[in-house]
Amino acid sequence: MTYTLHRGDALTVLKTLPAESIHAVITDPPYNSGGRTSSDRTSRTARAKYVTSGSAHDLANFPGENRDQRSYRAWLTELLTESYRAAVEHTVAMVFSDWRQEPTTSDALQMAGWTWSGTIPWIKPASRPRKGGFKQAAEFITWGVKGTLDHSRDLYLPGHFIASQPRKDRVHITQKPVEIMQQLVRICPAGGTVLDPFTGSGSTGVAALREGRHFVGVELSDHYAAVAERRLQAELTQDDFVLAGPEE
Amino acid sequence: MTYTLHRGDALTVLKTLPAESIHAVITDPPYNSGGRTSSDRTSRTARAKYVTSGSAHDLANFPGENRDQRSYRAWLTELLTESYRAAVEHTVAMVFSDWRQEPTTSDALQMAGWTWSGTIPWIKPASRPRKGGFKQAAEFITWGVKGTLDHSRDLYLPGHFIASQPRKDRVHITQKPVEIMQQLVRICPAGGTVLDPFTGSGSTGVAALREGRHFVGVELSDHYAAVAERRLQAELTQDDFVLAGPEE
DNA sequence: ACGACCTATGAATCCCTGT
DNA sequence: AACAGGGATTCATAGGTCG
Repeated sequence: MTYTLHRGDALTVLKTLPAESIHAVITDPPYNSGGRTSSDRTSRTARAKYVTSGSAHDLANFPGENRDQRSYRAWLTELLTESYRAAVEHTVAMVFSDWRQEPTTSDALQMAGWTWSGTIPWIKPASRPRKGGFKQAAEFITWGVKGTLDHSRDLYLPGHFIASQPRKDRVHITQKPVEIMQQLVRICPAGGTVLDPFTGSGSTGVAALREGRHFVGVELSDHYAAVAERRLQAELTQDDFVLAGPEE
Repeated sequence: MTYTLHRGDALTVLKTLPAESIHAVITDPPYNSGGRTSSDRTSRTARAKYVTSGSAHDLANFPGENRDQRSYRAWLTELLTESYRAAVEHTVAMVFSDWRQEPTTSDALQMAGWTWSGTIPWIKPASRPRKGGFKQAAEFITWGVKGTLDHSRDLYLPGHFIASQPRKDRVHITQKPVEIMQQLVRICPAGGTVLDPFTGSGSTGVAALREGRHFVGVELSDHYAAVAERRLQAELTQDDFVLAGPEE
């Protein structure tokens, strides 16, 4: 398996990808949520919003969290349009969002040409309680297809996930559990290429390599690009080790 | 506990409800103005089903179907507006939808004046697998508040539900598990009144009575109004029985 | 190996204060 | 008055420690 990690702006890099080169898009854009008013959204960094005050993480901040609702949708639409262009027929795109951004996400997905085919909840059991109401315990994976699903594949994937965010060895604020990502990348045909325009710490890529898919990623931040590079490289090395050994 | 069951059109009846008479709204509207069965829903063209109101597809090639989606939103907005009028401050409204209608539902909720506060997934584990993709295993409960949540209540409710649809004794196509409804009605202060403008077979009412809340329901169909009446009446009788007996 | 116990934390939310 | 920023609050769960 191989991977390519581009350092730069997602939209700029996507425009350079050749058509028909991608077989699945799996990504987690900056949500741009975190407040009812635009000032709520713009006044804080992602890190301040998403990390408990007073906790002692050593996680770097990440950019891209200062758009208002309309420009967020326009921006996401353009990203998904470029991804669509680079994708082959039957490609599935999966986009993470929180409850606030789910309607915007499904709008953008459809505006970019994808056929919206479902929304998958990811339940996080260890979430904060909320006094006087229902707690917020889920994120959502909005997915769609370029054209139609490939019904010839003998593939049956789950309709929901239940998993906690990684806690130890966590390197990114919004890092996804690799066990979930491994389920998701199976939507890509074996040997195909998975695209993640917001690579972050690279969990999508790690999952893709583990499941025998190639990976193309884009990451803006130097810090996280280096982290992802390290994780992806380690994955390849470990693969070799596993292949060489008799057990596991 | 008491209940009132109106037989008639939801919007017409809602307009007659006095202001400040409702302390929670919990309902499951018909997902399309037309049919309730999945065959009714799937008989529409694929393209039309996947279009979100407010998206760019409003301009696309199916004006008739789009108008249908748009008028659904307008109709739901009016219902939620009348419910809002009848509700006291701090009232919570909860509306069931499937993944296709969730964006429209949250639009309508907000257009009616409610502050959208979250979307709760209800996972149905026993759902049919889908060849070549992810199965559709969830419905969504979109909820909002009139004003702000009452933070003085010592109440912490779950952020997701996992339950299969009732199988035996099922009297309605989209009947909800009473154990879920019992959790939901707890958002209503004890002794308050729960409103369900689409009573169906009356599960919301049954749950309300069991949890010590009053119930006001509306149902258009004679058949289901009779079913609901029977179930609600049985609930009160059983309550009496329970109260009279020494054990549970 | 395993259970009982303990501690830290969460893509949060609300409210108060200072500008 | 509106907005930016900081601090307190809440409990189920994960993960470690200690017998």
